[in-house]
Amino acid sequence: MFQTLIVAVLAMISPSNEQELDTHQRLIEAAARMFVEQGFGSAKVRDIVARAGANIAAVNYHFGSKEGLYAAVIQYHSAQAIAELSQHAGDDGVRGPEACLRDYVCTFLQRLLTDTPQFTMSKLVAREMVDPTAAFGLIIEKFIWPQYQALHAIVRSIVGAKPSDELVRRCCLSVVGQCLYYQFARQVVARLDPEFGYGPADVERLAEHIVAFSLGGIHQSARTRTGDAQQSSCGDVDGR
Amino acid sequence: MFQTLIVAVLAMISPSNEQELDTHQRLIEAAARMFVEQGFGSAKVRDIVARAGANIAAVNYHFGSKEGLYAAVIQYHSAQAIAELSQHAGDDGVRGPEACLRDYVCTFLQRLLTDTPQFTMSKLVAREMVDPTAAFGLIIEKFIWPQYQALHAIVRSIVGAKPSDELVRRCCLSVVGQCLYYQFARQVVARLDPEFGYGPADVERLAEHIVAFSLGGIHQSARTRTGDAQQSSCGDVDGR
Amino acid sequence: MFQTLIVAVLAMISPSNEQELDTHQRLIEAAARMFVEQGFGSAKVRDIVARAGANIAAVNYHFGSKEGLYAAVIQYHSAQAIAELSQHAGDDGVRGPEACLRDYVCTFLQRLLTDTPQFTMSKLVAREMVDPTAAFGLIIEKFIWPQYQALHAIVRSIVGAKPSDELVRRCCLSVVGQCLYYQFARQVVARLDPEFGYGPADVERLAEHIVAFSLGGIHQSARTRTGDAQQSSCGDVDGR
Amino acid sequence: MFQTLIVAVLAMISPSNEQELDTHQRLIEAAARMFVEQGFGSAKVRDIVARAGANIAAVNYHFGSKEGLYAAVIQYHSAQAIAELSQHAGDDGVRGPEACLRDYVCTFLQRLLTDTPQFTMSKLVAREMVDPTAAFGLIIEKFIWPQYQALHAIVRSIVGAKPSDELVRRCCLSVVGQCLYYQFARQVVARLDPEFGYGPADVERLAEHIVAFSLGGIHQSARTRTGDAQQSSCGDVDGR
DNA sequence: TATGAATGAGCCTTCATTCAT
DNA sequence: AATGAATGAAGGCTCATTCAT
Repeated sequence: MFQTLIVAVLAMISPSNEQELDTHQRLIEAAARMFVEQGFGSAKVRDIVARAGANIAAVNYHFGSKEGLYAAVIQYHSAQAIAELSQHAGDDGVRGPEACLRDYVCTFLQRLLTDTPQFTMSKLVAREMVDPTAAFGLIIEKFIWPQYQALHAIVRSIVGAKPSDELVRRCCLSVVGQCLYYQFARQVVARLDPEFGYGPADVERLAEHIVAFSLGGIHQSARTRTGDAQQSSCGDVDGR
Repeated sequence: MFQTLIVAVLAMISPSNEQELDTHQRLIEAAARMFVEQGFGSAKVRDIVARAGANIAAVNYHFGSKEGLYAAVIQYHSAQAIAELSQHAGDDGVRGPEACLRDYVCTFLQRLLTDTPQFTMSKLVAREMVDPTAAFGLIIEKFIWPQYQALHAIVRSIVGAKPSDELVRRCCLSVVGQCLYYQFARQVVARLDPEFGYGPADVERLAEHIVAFSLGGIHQSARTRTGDAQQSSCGDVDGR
Repeated sequence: MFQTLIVAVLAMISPSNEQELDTHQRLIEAAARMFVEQGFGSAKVRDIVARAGANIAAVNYHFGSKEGLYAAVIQYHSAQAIAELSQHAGDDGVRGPEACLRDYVCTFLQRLLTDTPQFTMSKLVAREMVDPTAAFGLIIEKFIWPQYQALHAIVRSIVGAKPSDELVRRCCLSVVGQCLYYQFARQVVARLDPEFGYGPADVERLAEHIVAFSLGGIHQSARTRTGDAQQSSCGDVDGR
Repeated sequence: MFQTLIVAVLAMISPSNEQELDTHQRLIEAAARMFVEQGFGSAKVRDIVARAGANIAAVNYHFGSKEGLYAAVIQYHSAQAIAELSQHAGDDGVRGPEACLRDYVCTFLQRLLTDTPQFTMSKLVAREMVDPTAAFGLIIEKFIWPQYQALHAIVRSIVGAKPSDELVRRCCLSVVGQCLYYQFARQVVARLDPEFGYGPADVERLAEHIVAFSLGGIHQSARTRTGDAQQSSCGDVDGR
């Protein structure tokens, strides 16, 4: 009890001093790193507890099972990431929606590509996408959906009054698709575009590109939507 | 490697002996399904050989190890996918570059989202991205790079003469990012956009959107590039 | 041991402090139920303390170890059962020895088959028989031997003066064997004789049977004993 | 395959040479010993495989799990015991039913108290009685019921025409109760009757006693049954 | 005195791989 | 060439016990 309090206080004073965190928290952080690096299946409890300086039985004691630990990691980092985002969620009002989009993309990319709770979450989400676990529903509700909603509002403003929902959805996914690709396909980007080094300057220029590209894309999509379906030009593929 | 070749040659020479020789091929196909469904780590060789109707020792006998089998799967399906793509590599010439982009995106998305060798490969690539193996370099060289090059040429044509390489690269990745998101994040899309059902009609309309969005984006990016860096508006993040 | 005594004395001195002191007793009772239901090995101290509303460390604190708790349970319930028996130890005197036997069997069976301290003990004894612990000697001395002695006296009276010890011992064990079978082999009885439901009426009729059967058996044995060994008819087994 | 055959033949030639049995059989026999000695829960698969000279994974390979091995042990020894019994099941006809009872008890006791498959089974059954597993139903059907039926027929003959079923059942259970007590309560017998040493001569005299006692008991019970319920003399216990 | 977090030995099981045939 | 029984390292989890407070 008392010790816990002291530890908590120390954690506030010197949050870099991980040594002083309690076992519960140390396990979550060590596990987060391991799950990000190796995935749920490949991460070994023995390695996690070693990294956390805890006993092999600590995982079951604190979280019931390896899966329970995973869920705790998801919940903790999800909450952290959302809390962090909400600080910068202050949007429109005076600024126009395009400035909001610029802000959204810049923040999103910076968080996504540097070592923050959101970075951790995105890595875990990437793993969930190819190997979904029971925690996937939780992730979408608590982590993905709020972010998507914010973007949706911005895009809706840009497109203008009474947009068909589908158009907005398509544009939102086009925006996030561009961003996430740089996170998800880091290794591929490194080969296809060796000059992109994921440094702060790189990320800044990337954000500029995605904003410009997306604004152009959104406006073009809205225009196309107005003029309605030109000609379907995909139907002839594969011989049908 | 070498043995595989021998087997393939023998298969051509004596097709009557198919039953035995097919074990090799049956293993590759069964393994491809299992690796796509469960990933390399979670797929069990017992399940693979059961699905292939082969003996438990067949994997090590034919491929040396589970990893050898995985490499064989990558190589086989990569070759299949490339062969299939080259059939539709119909490029410019008479058509304008924008029509080529339309064709590229349509074909890419259709292959990506339906059960073809490329679909198999994309699933495996998605797994490689979060859990790279020794086969990843091979995949990029043989599977990803050729497709990227084709797109690069198209985008280069659209942007116009002497484009800075970076602009083209950025635009290419923006295009593929949009496409791959629908493959990679199927489960998320299903929740964020429940009306999108991955049916042929859905895919066709999606392709239309991505083409329009991307053309708008490319042109806007090119324009922005010309007028050059307006103001950097991301640098103040984290400091306000 | 010593500490237990102190606690008991304190309980008498300051009954207001019962809540805390009762932990000791609550543990014994919870443990008795668990040991009866699941056996020493399968019963978990976590479950026992949970059932007793005590702390996980309480077992080791009060009894030194799980085994210490088990010994305490044996001792406590053994004393309880013996105390209870001595109330009905009403023996011969005016009544004849056959009436005493009837009384003994009736009481024995009723205690054995209903939820009394003796019932608890018998269940534990059954477990000790297949998995003896260090407490087994104690059980025989304190719990089994007194009861056996009482029966021995009765049977000795029935058989008559100067019986060979062996005859009496044989008959005693024949009597208790019949009784204990219904306790020990409850599950088997339930299948071989589904009409026997272990209700009060069933037990009463069972007692009648065992008394009649045993009296017939004792008299016959005594007669046979007098006429001495007829012919040995078992020796040829395995060789025919 | 071939080796298995050779081993099987060798097993017939020199059944004492356990070394030559195949792993499957060696595991069953080693497991039987361990389960008899320590019970299902306390027996460790590591010890079993060590005793069988097999690998730790052999249990799961051959029997799926520890429980599967247990079931195999039950089935094997149950079949062995029944097969052995059926050789001596040749009963009545010329001999009277009382001679049959004598034969039954002699055989039963000898098998029960010496190291035969039935001995093994009885030990396991004793454990099942205090700690039933899923195999208990199997045991009753395959092992206990056949033996009970044989005794039932004999007792029915002794009691005479049209006996109430209950009387026969009661007498049967009185007979087996006497016998099983010596097996089940070995340790108690050793203390209450130290002169009984479980040697062949002891067993022979015990059989004589149980036969005489039981015949006297059965006849007395039948007589009592005819004269019907004398007076219920148990109802006054415990104050009702 | 009493707590509950922490410990570590040990258990059953899984699984890719090997070996004798 | 192909089989399948056998291997052994390693993994997650259980549980009685201990220790600092």
